[in-house]
Amino acid sequence: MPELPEVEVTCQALKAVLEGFSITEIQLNRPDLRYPLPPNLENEICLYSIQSVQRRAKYLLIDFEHGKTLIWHLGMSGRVIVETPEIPFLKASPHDHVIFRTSNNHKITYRDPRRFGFIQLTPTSQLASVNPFNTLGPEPLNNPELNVLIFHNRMKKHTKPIKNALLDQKIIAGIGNIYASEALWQARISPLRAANSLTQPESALLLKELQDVLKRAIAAGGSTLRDYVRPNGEVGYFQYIFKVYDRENKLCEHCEVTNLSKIIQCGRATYYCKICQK
DNA sequence: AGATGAGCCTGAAGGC
DNA sequence: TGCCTTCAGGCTCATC
Repeated sequence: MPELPEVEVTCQALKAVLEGFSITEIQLNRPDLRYPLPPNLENEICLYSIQSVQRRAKYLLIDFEHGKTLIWHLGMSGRVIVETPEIPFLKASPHDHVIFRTSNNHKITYRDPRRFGFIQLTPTSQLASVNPFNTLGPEPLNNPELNVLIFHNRMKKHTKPIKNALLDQKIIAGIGNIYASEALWQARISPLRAANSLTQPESALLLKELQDVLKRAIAAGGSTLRDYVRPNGEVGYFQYIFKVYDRENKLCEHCEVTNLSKIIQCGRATYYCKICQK
């Protein structure tokens, strides 16, 4: 799925067409995604002005004027497609589960073949206290409350491998399987080391490379593997500059002598260079 | 505290 | 061509 960069790209596109406008109509093509859709969703949110569209970790948050927030997670295969009235381009699919129409005549389609995504509604005032927002770690980007010392101290509390710690949304939010491998390779740190073995300079480097890879991925429109496309229907381009992800047995571009390895950590594929990642 | 496996689903890719 | 198996960007739960 969509990791942080893909959700961020989706968020920016939704922001442009939703903020200051409202949803006028919702077409629900099934009663549930991963969880049941909120009851009376149309009555709950239609015609109320949308104050903001934000991203927290891998969640989209849509705040309405009457104090409700729509929580939207894209799961593994979810994608959001925004169509302008002038240029409809989307060919309908049986996996188009929810379709929103907006007061500025846009059509927003939620397509999710695997249906691991979900949509929930909560009072905005309670958002910070509901699962998972009450336990989420800090945002890695544009977050004045995150610095090297805080990141280092959070990693220091865990004996599990660094790769698993990066995927743990309670330690740091938004990192998924692709960008965890990419950032560790950039920082030349082994995914197998215990999180609490990082020195402070290593933590500083890892945080810098995490932020770098996330920013570059956002700028590239995210990564398109199987399902994700940008809301305008274009694919993202970051997959063309993966340095380690899905590159088993390809040459490491750091040392230029070793082929990259693939191992399984906690049931997830990790790609890394055995030689230059220490 | 951490690891592992199962489960939620479908579709793509690879092997035969 | 077609059938079968494996694997996939996330997250949660139970169990060890």
